[in-house]
Amino acid sequence: MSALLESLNVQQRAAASHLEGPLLILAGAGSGKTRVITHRVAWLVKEAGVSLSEILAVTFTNKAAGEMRSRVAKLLGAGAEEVWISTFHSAGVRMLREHGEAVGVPPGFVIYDDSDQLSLIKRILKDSGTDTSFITPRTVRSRIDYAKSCGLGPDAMDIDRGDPTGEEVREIYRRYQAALRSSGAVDFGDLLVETVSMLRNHSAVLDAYRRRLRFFMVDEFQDTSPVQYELVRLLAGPAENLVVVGDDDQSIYGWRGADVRNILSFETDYPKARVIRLEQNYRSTQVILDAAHAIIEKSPERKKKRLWTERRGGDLLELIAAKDEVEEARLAAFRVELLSNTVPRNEIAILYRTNAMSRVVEDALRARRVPYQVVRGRSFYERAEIRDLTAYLRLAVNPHSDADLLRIINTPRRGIGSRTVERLRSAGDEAGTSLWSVIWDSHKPLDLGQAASRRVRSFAELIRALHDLVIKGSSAYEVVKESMIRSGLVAAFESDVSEEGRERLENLTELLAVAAQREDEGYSLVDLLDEMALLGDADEKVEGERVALMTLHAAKGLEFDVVMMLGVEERTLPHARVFTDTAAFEDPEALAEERRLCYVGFTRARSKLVLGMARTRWVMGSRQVRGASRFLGELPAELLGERSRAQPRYERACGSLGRHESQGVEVHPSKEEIILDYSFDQRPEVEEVAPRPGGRVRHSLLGDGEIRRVDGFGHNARFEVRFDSGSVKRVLARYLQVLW
DNA sequence: GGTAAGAGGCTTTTT
DNA sequence: GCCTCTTACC
Repeated sequence: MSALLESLNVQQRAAASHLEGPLLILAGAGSGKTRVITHRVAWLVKEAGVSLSEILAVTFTNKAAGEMRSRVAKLLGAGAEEVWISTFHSAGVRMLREHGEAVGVPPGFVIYDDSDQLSLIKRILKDSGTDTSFITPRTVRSRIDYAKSCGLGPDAMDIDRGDPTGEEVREIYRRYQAALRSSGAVDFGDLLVETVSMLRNHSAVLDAYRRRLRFFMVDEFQDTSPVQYELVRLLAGPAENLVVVGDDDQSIYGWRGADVRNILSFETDYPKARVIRLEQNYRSTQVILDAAHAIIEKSPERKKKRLWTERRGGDLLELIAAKDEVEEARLAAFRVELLSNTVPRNEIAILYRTNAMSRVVEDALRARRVPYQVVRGRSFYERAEIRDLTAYLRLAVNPHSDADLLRIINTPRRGIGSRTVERLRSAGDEAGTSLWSVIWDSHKPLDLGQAASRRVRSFAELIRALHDLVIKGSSAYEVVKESMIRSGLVAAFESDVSEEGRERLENLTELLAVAAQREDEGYSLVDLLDEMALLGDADEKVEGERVALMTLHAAKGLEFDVVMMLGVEERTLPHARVFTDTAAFEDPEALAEERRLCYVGFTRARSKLVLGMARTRWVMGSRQVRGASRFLGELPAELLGERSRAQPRYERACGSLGRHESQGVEVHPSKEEIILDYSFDQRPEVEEVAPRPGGRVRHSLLGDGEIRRVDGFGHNARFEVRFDSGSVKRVLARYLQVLW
């Protein structure tokens, strides 16, 4: 057997050495699916004589793509970068940049993100005089996004019968799409829809890709949308060399148009498909898997499977039951501090349902001086000053981008006020052109006063100058630098002596540094802008010895020794959204997705899982009473640590007992439910294991011993231990198990 | 045309 | 509670 496959188990081996035809790999959490994909790439190249550039592997996040790239490189060495590994969206960008003109997408297109979408939709709603009490910009956006995730344009979009706003939304979608085109812009959805339509309607383009690419792999298949599925189906074509890897239990993006049915119907779409199940889990202890299984087995419509592990037993689950979210965060921070004596801090993650929940946790960690990092990749690029600078950069590439032009035409202040802007806009609407055409190309005199005309003219010349830099091929660094200075942004912040002004200036300089770095890596300005647009929330890497804070969604695909999941309450997890307005009815599909989200959270943990909950929680300006999550009630009691089990004396109440106040409404009154008594002792489950001189520890090779001294903390903490054998050694804490 | 204060909406999750 | 957008006033 090839040495490449030796390290794999039987199923993994079968999957990794699959050559041609469709294959569905049902890969449970922690079953080594990335390993399988990377080994298959290596196997195809080394053993099957496939050339590197014939392989396309699509992942969900840039981080996952990066991870895969580096692991493939390890297996294959030089040349590995020829394998095309990217996200669906990045693949779309690349294909559209190459051939998008066939479908009316110019090569210099800019990518509008969700807030650009929103402002565009707001403008359209305003211009069309739509009554926004029923049709809000956000609902329009989500309906457009949803239609696009199904690959549907305005004419084809589904409208529910009896939906009074449907036709209006369709018309807004139409205008929205027209506005994107006249701006030379695409949104995230277009990156997929336009790519598919390009491949479908231009056989020469499709054939070119099919000649070049022959083997396709899709990771996280359970989270692909119909349009994404269609994209790979088109590329794979009749050869059907398509391998998809997924886990229906981890489908958590239904709200974004992902369709679990993709995974359930793959076998129908490809009758010749082989199916391989990976059920051995290499990540978690049995205790954690048992807990996860207790949650997921109640999920409707799943492909039956049960993970198993060789890691028998393991620490029991801990429960932090707090009176409110502040106390929950404090206890969690305290627990993290204790744990970081024995676990490297970057092996601890705190997960929560919504981003808004991070704040209290951050406060608590800061109070204890525990280093942490909130994983929210986009936050830097969401800063106003960065968005402003980005708008200049995008205009330098494509001056027709109205959203960008409107954003900065008066930023920094240059005396072009709303009246002037409105006049320009109506001129643009009349001519059916971009604003840039109005202020630069049009030879008609503008209906503006003398002063306003002068200012607009000078603004147009500024943009033209930046655009010329791009045309004559200036480097990314240069365009960023010139944009910063000539736009007046730097001057505006320099004159602002406040702390905030200084910080904003620093952020701009930071972006300049990024540009310089990327330029060294061979990026053009367009590449840099693409990266900025496509960077995802989960893409940020946690650097150094820091506890990671992120949403459950962002944690998908990651693993940690210790996972603390906070807010395991009704209306937080499952989220209140699951319920209809009155909270009396719940949407079974939404509930099932929350269940899978809970499962994803649990299965991130290798060795220790801590659950947190608060009796009351501050939500959107009011304090709400919360009850323990139903998911908690589904856990077998023996999986909970003794103190967690005994202290919050939780009772299972069936039927009539199950009454719970929450926001003054009854929550799932007919269901089995836990009633928690919160008046218990708050000491954490295993407080006594906090290492201190005199305590006992165990080392896997040296045996048991007594701590004599503790030096440092966190990853580098060392204990001086006198082992029972008589020897005294200084040992890194992370190699020791603290007994008491 | 610019600024400051007030109103109103919002928080599910993200490429 | 916080952020964004609107409005009233300079």
